[in-house]
Amino acid sequence: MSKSTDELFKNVISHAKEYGFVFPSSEIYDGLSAVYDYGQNGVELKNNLKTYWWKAMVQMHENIVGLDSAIFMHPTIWKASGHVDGFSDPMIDNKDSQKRYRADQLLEDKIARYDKDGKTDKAEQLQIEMDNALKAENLPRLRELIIEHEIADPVSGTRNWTEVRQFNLMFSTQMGAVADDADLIYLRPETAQGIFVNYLNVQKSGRMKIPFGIAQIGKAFRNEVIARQFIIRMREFEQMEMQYFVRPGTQKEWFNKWKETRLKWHLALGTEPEKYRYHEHTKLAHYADAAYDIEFDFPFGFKEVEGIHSRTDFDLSQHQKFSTKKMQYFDPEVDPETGKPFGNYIPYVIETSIGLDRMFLLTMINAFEEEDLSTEEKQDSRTVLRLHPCLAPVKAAIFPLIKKDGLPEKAREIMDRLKVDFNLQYEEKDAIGKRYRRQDAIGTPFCITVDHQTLEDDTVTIRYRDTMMQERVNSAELQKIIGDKVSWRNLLA
RNA sequence: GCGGAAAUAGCUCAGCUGGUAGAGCAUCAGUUUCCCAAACUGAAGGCCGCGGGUUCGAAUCCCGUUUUCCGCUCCA
Repeated sequence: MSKSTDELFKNVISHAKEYGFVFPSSEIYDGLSAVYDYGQNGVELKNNLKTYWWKAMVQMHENIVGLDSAIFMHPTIWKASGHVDGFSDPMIDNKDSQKRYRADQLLEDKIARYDKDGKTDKAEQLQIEMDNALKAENLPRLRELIIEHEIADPVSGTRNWTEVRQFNLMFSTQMGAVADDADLIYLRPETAQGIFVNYLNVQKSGRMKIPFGIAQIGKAFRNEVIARQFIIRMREFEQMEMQYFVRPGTQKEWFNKWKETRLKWHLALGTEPEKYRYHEHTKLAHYADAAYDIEFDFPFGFKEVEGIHSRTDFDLSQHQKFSTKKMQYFDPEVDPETGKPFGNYIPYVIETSIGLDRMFLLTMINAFEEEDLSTEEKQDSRTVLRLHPCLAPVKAAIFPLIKKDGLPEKAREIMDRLKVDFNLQYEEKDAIGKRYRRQDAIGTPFCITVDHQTLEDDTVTIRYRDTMMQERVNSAELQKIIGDKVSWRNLLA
């Protein structure tokens, strides 16, 4: 990371805090690792990003509908999805090589070696002890066995081991007031499963025909081993996901379509295309037959913002198996090749999944600019967030030029007329220039100033954030001028 | 998790070899009425991240801890 981009990232983080976008969680208690809160401006920007996504995905597509499923779900769902078994291994690190191993695998290797050397007694005994320790989830005992049997790291050759730790990315809690009777339940590590387990409910109640999609915005939780780089990797985060159910065999085509559609959504905000790239997964997850990430060029390098995955029928088939409920869809459409309906099948799924918090961060980074306005006479600069007007937390600020002569009253009157439609701010403190700069810092696209002339002819000046230029307009036109600029039509039409 | 660095006012930071906390900006109240920051007067704001130790005395030295950043690792 170069010095200037490092600086940029730091400045964005301080700016986010100073202007009420993002605060560290529980800050007065020293914070909580990798958890953040959104402040008064942050929540507006975040809500606007959600609206943009929801409108683009749900409202603009007749065959995509929304869903809001619960965070708590039946524990078996996570067995079916592979989250329970796939990520609950006892791990141990070697401090010298800094490599991480599965503790049970190291012991298995040792057992195999004992067998090979003809020390079957030792092999059997170790096998029993290891099985007992695993069954009892006795992690310290696993470490003792590794030490006792003098297992060395194949890389460093040393026996400088850390503690054995259980890695499970899922947070768990108890359901039911009495802990003894309670079932262990998990906070969802992804929102996708809520869609899969409801897909037939939605399909039947909404009379959906394949292909169709279900979209959801919601919180997910992952107990990351390490979480860093501000809001890039958080333990509690928000996803915007859409699962698109298609006829088997057509997944490639839909995958490509969504891959393109989703990138366009990003670029519509005005970001330079060079800031984005696709990244193809070569090592595919257990559920996928194709996977691309949309990556953004953050100050610390390209990082995933959104994933487009072809999940096959893995999830639905797994749920059919675990729940013993049929997950099939009857497709009445006639197959031109056979002349018969396509009939019953488990649909294939294309997933688009975007990290809202990452989207938020990249929006801030993109918008943030420290602009040098110096002239020969005077040094000057301003910090401006060049947010798309649709995304700006505050759409317009209304100022009386001075706070007497009836100007504040007039300004309030104009504000009252507009505040039903737009999120506005009123300010009368400090010199007018200072107020303009304050609004620049939170990305407000318009500042409306009421002056003495307003009292005579009802005109005001409207000052534009990006150009700093001013125009005098009739106050009756404000509704339309602001409305046109902040309309979702600019992004969706 | 390993290694490195850091934590002092809302923000950016100063505070020397230990002697009881400071600036700029921001904030608040007033003055000014000036259409693009930093005009004038005044005010508020800090358990110097937290806990322990050394010392007559710790923001400063030592230990622990938490949080953050960087590199490696991990990312089903």
